[in-house]
Amino acid sequence: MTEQQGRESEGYDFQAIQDRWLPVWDQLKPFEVSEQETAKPTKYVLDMFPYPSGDLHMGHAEAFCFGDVLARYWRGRGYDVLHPIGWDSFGLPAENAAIKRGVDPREWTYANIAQQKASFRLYAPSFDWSRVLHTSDPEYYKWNQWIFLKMYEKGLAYRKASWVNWDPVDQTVLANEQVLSDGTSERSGAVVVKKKLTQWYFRITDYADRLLDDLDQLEGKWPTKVLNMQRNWIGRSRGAEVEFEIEGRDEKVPVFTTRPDTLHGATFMVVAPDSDLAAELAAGASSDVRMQFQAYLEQTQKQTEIERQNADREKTGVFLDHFAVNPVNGERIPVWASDYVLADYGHGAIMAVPAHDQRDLDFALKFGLAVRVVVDVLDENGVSLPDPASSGVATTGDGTLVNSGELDGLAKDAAIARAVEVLESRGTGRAATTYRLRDWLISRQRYWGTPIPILHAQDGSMQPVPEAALPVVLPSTEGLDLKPKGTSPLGGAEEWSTVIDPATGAELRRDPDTMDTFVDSSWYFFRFLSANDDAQAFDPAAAKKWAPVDQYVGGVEHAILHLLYSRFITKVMHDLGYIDFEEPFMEMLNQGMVLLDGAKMSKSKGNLVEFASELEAHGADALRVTLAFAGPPEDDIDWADVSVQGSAKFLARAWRIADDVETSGAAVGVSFADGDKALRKHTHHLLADAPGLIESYKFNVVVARLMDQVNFTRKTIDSGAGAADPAVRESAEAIAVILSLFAPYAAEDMWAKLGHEATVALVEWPVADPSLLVEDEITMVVQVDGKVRDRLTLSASVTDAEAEAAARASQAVQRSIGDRQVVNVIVRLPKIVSIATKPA
RNA sequence: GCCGGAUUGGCGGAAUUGGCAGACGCGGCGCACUCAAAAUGCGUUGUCGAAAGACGUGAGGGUUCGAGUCCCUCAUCCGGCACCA
Repeated sequence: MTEQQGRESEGYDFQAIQDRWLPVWDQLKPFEVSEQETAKPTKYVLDMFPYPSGDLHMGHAEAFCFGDVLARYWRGRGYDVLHPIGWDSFGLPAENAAIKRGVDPREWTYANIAQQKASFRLYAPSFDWSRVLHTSDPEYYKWNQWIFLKMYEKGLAYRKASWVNWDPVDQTVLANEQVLSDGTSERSGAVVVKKKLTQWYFRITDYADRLLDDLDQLEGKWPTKVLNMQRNWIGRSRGAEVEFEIEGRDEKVPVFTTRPDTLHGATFMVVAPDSDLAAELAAGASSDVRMQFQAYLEQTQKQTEIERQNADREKTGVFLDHFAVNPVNGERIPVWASDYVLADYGHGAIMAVPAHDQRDLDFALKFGLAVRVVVDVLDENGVSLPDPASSGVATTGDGTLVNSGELDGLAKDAAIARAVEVLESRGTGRAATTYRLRDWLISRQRYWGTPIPILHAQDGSMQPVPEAALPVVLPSTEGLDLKPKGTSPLGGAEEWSTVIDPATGAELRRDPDTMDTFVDSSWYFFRFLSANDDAQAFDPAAAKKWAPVDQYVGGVEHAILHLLYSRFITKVMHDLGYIDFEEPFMEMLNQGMVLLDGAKMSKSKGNLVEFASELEAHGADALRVTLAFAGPPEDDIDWADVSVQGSAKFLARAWRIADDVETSGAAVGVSFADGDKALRKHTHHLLADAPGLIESYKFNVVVARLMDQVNFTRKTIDSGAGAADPAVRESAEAIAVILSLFAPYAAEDMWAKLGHEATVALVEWPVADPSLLVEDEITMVVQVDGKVRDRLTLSASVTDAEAEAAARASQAVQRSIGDRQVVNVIVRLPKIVSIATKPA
């Protein structure tokens, strides 16, 4: 007898079980799905694909555990399940690591991918390994370029010069979404500065309304938090555009306001100092004003985002020596420049209504500008709030319009509507909507990304690379300086950059920038449908069969960027006619984080739970059960609060039941009908409840129910029925099938011990027998004045009257009623009889 | 400031959505097995109380025969947005 068999004969041995089944599964490839039509309905279950920075970590273990539970569940429920895996393998960490080690980013990237693949194999999520993709493969990024060209054709990809977010550490631009609210880069942590650069953008703002409105369809299917975040991010605000004349300027200046009702209270105008308008107005002013403005502009631009976003600081600004004309009352109002107005929101200029906007009031009080009340706002006692000019507090609530000509006497909402009508009839304004969302800046000045398929001529004109010439493959890093230096390393690849136009013989240069890696991940879920197809990005027929993704699983850290971009690209694909749906992810689960002692794990803090060592010590099954059992999947898991040993103990107990059946139990195929009734009921209640629990992500409860089932089965065996009872086999089979979602190895071994062929992962779930779900006895609670006084065991067929009589007959109930008078009796079978009393 | 979410034993959490609060597990305690320990198994474990019983789901109020669950007010924590006009 080998040493291993020796250990095994003592009982459950996770190592031996893993070693036994891994090769079998490798050979069976049970999770590969074909394109062929089958009669089965389909589910597409997807985890957010990993970035290959080193080996997998506990965060991956958690997310992929949950995704796999759902994928395996739907298979068990009779669906064809597409559950693919790939790698988000372009990006800065690879490039930075490569620079540090002096190697090609490819080496680092693909070595990490190989390691993660090996870890995944052991961890055993039920992936279809025939559809693997890596975004850094030319076979993949070719289609990034194809999407770019399609968007370029549609005018959805364009270049413009603008103030952009610049990361001085990574030496590249960032999208708005990649700048944290404290003004630092989400990647490098550096304080982001503003630079004026010509860059490529995707026109996501064209889709702002659809991206916002379609969130309603996802209500109840996506976490509320994510919907909320997306809505905040898009930030639609409705109001009006009002055109102001500026004296000495032909063109009118539009401003955006959400409060057109307060137009009569506009006593000055403010423009953003870094706007074109400010520069133009300053240029037309006295030299004194020009100098003041110049100094102010420089001061503004020196500020970091952090400083600028500090709302508490004193208002600053300069008078631009110009006057605007209020279109509703013809009043001359001064025009100022101040950094509290942003150049890239609305029109970069505002009408200031100091009485009813705190920012405008602060500015007016600082610079001695007029404050005029146009809305009479009352406090809770019906008394008018004090004049903001003296109180220093702007009144922003609802109220009655005053000092406002034709709007006088109207309430806020009516006044807004009327003001818009008046503006429209006079042609000086209209209803308008603005968004917080900006266009998506997609160019990056780095090497390890998708080359932008555009050629630049000497005269500055551009032409797209023809589709047939795709992919534009990244040049080798040989002789290329990848160090961040503010311009793209690709520009240094002379031979690669230079292209001769076959039509004209003219020398063209390739665009040197690469795409934001969020482009890669904004459509990878489509590529999985046709991962090996080199003729198209994806097959629309496959999309019809599998897409959209039925179940998406991933971290909430992608709640804005990745999900917003994916939704956008999906809508673009829809508009291009490739798909017939507009939302990519039907249901979403955001798993929490894995913490240690209440803190995020990190190598530098030394509080790390290593995935690899946990896997080695306890095995994949115990790890997965621990993660699933810890609590609701969306909550954080503190590794200090869980017990992997506890999970292993449970698995051993479950496994021993199958072991008992193997040695002394009922044979395969035995009729369960004669089995122990109580155990059978227990089993069928589990079978009946498990689907609803899984579908509502209550994995922890399902594991608890499995533990309960194991305990109950063990008690049944020990209390006389013995392992030979057919109900024990029935229970063991049900445990194996449901357990296979969480612990595929142990469940497979149980399944084999129960005399079945591999693999349990493809077994359809047994259906609960309704006749075993009905109780013939009920335990009814009797309450007197809301307090439980007795529990009665009654036949399930009792009538209300019988139940009431039984309740009144109870000694305990009579004692607690005492000499009080019964005023009301409520019977709710089969749960409760509630008796209300009052003093006699 | 605006928006959203949370708060249940020593700990993680459960409660069929208004009907027995604390399932299941961790930890603790006791017992069995053992020379002993580990492992395993069995029992026990909300608080106060010897018991009967009383109290108990962040705080206060309300609706209801009945509230962890619904409504109002408040506190604390977490998340998003924020000089966004």
